Amino acid sequence: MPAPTPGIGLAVSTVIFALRPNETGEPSVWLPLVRRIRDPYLHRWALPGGPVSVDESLETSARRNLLETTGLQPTYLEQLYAFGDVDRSPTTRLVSIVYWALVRPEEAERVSLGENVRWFPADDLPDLAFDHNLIVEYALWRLRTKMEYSRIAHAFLGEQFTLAELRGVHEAVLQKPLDPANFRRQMESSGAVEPTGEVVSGGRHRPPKLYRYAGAVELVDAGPLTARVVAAAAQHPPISRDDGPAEPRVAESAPALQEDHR
Amino acid sequence: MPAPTPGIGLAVSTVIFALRPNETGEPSVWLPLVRRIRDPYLHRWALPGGPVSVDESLETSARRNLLETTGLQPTYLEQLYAFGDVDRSPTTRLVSIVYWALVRPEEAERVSLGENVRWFPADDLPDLAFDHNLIVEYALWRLRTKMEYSRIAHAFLGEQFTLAELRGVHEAVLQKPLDPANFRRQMESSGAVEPTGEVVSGGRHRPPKLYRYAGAVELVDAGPLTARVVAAAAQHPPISRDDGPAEPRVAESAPALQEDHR
DNA sequence: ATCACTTCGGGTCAGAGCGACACGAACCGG
DNA sequence: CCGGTTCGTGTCGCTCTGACCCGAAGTGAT
Repeated sequence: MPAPTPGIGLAVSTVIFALRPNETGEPSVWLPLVRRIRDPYLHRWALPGGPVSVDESLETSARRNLLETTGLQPTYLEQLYAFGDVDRSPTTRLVSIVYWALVRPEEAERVSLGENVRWFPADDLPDLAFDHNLIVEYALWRLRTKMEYSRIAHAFLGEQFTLAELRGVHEAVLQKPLDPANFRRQMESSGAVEPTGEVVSGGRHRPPKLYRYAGAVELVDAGPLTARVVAAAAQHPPISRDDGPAEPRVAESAPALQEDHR
Repeated sequence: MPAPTPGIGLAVSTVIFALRPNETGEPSVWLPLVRRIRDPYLHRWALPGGPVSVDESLETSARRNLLETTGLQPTYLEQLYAFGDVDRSPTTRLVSIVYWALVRPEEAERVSLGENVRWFPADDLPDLAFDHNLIVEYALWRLRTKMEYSRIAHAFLGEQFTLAELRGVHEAVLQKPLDPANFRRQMESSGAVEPTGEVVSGGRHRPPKLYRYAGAVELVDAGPLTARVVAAAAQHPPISRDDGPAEPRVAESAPALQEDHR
């Protein structure tokens, strides 16, 4: 339709969420930021991102950039919003397509930390570059809203999980305690999860059953775009790196993992 | 962050919805399309849109372009999604920020119809340019989804309206009949509407009360972006053109308007 | 072995919300 | 004054949900 627009930079940024224990040991929402090494906003913390190249789609660009800057491969990735106010960058005109992503705790700990990449608690951020504070705020709102009507919580967990772990994710994101009995009832009646038959022993209490997500139920109802999302997810399976130790999951090794979660 | 990206066109398009009577006289969802006068997709029907200039925000660009191509000033305008697949345009690489809009029936009828602008029923479209069929499908899904949990219906109506008119909007969008009594109960208990005190006489039945939207309740909960949306709406008040005849609204003249709606 | 302690998992109960439906109220036209 | 229409109020039953209870099933200490 238009000739290539001159003078407007097109970038993709991503808000990445993961659950990590805060100072009191309880899990809460964190996100990685990168320090800017260029003007504008030199040395300020900012969302990971970069320009879109001509031969990659927006989502592909987000994935590639995420891998390059933080080493992360998210289990969930969705477009958030396009930010394009004229004055959002003090120098050049900049339009950013922003995505938001969820990663698992194991994956999160692999982030190559350094002077220029660091985790921050989502609700206590410094002054970020551009309008990134607003963007994070909006992404957090979307995360919390979506947590209540869809099934994104599992993107924070592994293949199998106990209902207590799943409830822990909800509690961490929504920042309020949930009744275990009622939570169980809802999950079971929704048909979203199914028991695997295995249990986790080792805790000093009755061993809980392990569950998995029932594939029949859609992860998220994104409407007509769902087909594209699902197809894209198939191309990028939820983490299956061949480096690093496999995560021991069942029986005696489970308690250690629970420590990570709570 | 990035230098201006070369080789990628940046455009804004808008899916505009209005309620118009279909062949059986009942109101249904329509949208205006424009015929392309350039390659690619020469002569195909497409969403109104155009390039973003460096000195206007995305939303401003959408509003300006809408006015230029169709003459419409929507009462509701919200960003839908950014489409940026590599192959969505056969010639140049094209990223489109798509908005969706709602306009009132009176406003809709002002669209300067011609060989190159025409209304189409939303669920019976021809083959459109680019991926615009998918885009419209997604916009329709958003419209229907959002109708159920927010208050966008009023964007299809004037300042005052009867509950039957409001229910008519919901029925047209959701394509299913709603129980008048239950619909009334919901609207009243939600506190979203309040009676103006006036009634509409002239119908051969009990005269219905007129309502307006209670300003206290947010139009839509868009989260942290709401403030920006509200501010933008204040700059673009919901239609107050000084040309054209004022719409007679109350008492004896109301029945004629009802004809438009049902 | 038994007990204290923990979480798991199944159950009850009351209140809110909603769909379905009934019926008087109010107006018009004949 | 009567039939026809929609408006507006009320009722009933079902479902969902939040709050709470308690036995079940483990571990660790005595």
